[in-house]
Amino acid sequence: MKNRLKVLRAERDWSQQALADRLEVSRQSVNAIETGKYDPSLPLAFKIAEVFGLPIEEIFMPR
Amino acid sequence: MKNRLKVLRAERDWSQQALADRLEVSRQSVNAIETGKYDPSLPLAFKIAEVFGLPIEEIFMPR
DNA sequence: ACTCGATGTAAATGTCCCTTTACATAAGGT
DNA sequence: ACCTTATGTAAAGGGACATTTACATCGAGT
Repeated sequence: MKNRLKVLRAERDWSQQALADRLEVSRQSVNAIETGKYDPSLPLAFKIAEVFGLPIEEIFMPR
Repeated sequence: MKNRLKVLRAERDWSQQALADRLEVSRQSVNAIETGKYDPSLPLAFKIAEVFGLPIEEIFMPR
């Protein structure tokens, strides 16, 4: 799964910590997802989509 | 996460096994997801959406 | 030079996803 | 009655997700 987290975060000028706070997860989780260490759970993916106001498909994409 | 798997499957007259084959997962995984035992991983959610030709948001919903 | 925020990364830990194997029930067709 | 398909469920195991604590580097600002 590739994702556009870094760009979306940059567009809003949010730090990893600021995003982590909004998502109610750890900063390390945000960093791990952003750097492709692993994919978020489906509920977390929904929350990420909600926070950015975008459909999941516009944030995450296969390969 | 609630989901409409059972209905979507019924609309296409697919057994859990038939869906599992298309998704390349076990029948038990399909059953567990369908009965709410747990949520699919994000990659599997994408594959489910692809198989049904629907966006993830129209198959899965919070709560 | 020093501090501070932001980021990357690591180890240890606990939980969740998905598997295989297996057993049980219900419904339908022969 | 028997067989087959569909479904629900359970246990055990491996790998993936997410946590906390911790240390490191880098750039901006004072």
